[in-house]
Amino acid sequence: MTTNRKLDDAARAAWLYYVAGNTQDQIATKLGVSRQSAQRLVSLAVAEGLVKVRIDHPIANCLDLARQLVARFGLTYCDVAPTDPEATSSTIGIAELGAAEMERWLRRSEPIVIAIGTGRSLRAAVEQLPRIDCPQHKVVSLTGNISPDGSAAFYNVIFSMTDRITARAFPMPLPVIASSAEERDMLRAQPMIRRTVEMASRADVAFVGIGELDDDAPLVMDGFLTPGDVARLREAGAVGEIFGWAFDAEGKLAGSINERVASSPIPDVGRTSVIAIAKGPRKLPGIAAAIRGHLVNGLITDEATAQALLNQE
Amino acid sequence: MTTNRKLDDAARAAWLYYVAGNTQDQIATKLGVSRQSAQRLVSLAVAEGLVKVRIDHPIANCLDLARQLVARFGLTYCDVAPTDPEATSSTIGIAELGAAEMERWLRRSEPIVIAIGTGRSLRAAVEQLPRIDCPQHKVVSLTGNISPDGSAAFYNVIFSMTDRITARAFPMPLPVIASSAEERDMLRAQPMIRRTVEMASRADVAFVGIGELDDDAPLVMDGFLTPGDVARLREAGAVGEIFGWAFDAEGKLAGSINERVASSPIPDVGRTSVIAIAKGPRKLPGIAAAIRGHLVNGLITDEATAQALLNQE
DNA sequence: TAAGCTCATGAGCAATTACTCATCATCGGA
DNA sequence: TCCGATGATGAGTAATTGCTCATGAGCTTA
Repeated sequence: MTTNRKLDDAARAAWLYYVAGNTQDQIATKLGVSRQSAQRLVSLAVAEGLVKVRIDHPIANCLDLARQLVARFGLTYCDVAPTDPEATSSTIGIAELGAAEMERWLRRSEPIVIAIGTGRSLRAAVEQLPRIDCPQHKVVSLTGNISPDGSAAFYNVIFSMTDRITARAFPMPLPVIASSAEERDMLRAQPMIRRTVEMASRADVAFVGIGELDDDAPLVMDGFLTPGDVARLREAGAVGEIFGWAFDAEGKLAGSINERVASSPIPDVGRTSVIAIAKGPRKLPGIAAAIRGHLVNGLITDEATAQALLNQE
Repeated sequence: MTTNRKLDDAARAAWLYYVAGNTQDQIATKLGVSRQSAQRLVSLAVAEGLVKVRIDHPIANCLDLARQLVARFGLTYCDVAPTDPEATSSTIGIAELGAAEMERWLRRSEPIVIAIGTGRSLRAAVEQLPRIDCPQHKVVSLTGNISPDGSAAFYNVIFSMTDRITARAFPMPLPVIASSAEERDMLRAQPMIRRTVEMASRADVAFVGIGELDDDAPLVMDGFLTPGDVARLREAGAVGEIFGWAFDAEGKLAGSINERVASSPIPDVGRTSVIAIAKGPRKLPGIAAAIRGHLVNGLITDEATAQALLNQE
């Protein structure tokens, strides 16, 4: 509980600093601590993600790019974050927008089913979520959460999500990619898995990441594929993957690995809002293919990526 | 249009600053302006209200309510604890805050006089106090500590306080309410009592509880009043009491019982910080009256009560 | 065209914030 | 009990930010 007490003070200090506009000296006086401690409390609050800053202004260029993407690729939803050309984080900007969009869905009073894929951007977005009490909703994982070594896969985000929101959660106790097509079929046949897959197919909204197929692709990092597997996928024309499903430049599933993918199928954009969260030049081919092939009908990306998508062909 | 363009830049600068974490120097470089201009853009964005900061912690709402109460009722101090809807204790939260505020006063190096009233919340707050060595201060009781049966009144807290802190203590060897106005006057005339009352009137800070006037009011429980007395007080318009002094909805002393109250007068808020510690729906009318009538100028309560106070009228 | 006005700009400086380091207390395990 | 690890603290200092002021460009008006 000592941590709780500390976070309390941190939140208080952050409130006094950011909301009430006190200097850290004033905060120190009010809280009866030294100036340095006040500073530490404020930065603790920031580090813990207690402080959420939102810029309430649709930057014209971003809005414009989003509009163009919607028109050009028949999207139903698109949001574009400003690009910081030298930002070190690969998720900055899109994480905040992703969290905002998730929050809009979660705030709905009528019960909905939210499906969640995998990926670093998605994880970053979920970590930006505030606490929301929404027991009416269900959150269902689109993909397994078991690493080849038996541990929980790092980029599986459903547990991070249920840390913050009080919805019913349906994880998938599976690997992302099984060792063979037969094993995949056997796993899928389990009644509990079947029900989860079924529920995912009827989700109202799905948030997914898009993975590149480099040698340091997330699926390789997590140990599901070897660099050789990825090379064969590329030879088969694959340019990206969405929770394991590899697809080619037209957005058609490609490569024999797909026979071993144990994830739910990608929900149908006719029934579900499938929203991709991804940015960056390395993911560009995958993003382009996914929106061109209508694997997804929503996109959250950044200015540079949006511009690149529009410059293509 | 020029304003629009400017706001756009301001939003972008603010985004780079608050979300992406750039320094204003970096922003200046990226936007191709001078550092000073970058600073101006950021502060313009703030001034225009483009920047919304949210503290994602229960404490945030509390601080906000506290600020509203201060503004609405002209308080000099207010603190609001989070409400735990299923807490069984009637003092949880406010006890900790009360103790924290007491501690802030006690930690001062210059000698002060601290006056203490009565009540369960106050007792709970004192029990949260750490041991503090502060022989420079004086603690003076605002009210008697003798029950009608001659024992020490349970809710008198000055001894609990001096168990923990090494300050000079000035209790009041009196009942809270005398059996007649004459007896009250006689008791008050004793030189020692006179000095104590005099000291209390010059206290720097006073911590008081607010009692409700139900049939199980603390004054009834302690045997000072009969349920009939309380009913008559209510008929006279009284809605609450502070160490014996009953007052009506405007915060004016009300009811003939006040002629028999042997406690010190409630210190003047012009000279003393009079801080009430109270929460709960049953005490709500009393709290509202006390702050509206400026019997107190400080309040420690919980979220639910704070909200209810603000919702009134 | 010149005077007067507004407003943007950058220099310089003061205030504020962030970081580093040395010290000290606390705590769990040998 | 001692020891090392961990974490909290305050001093000192570097980095960053906010403010003021003088300058000058651009624009309006006499």
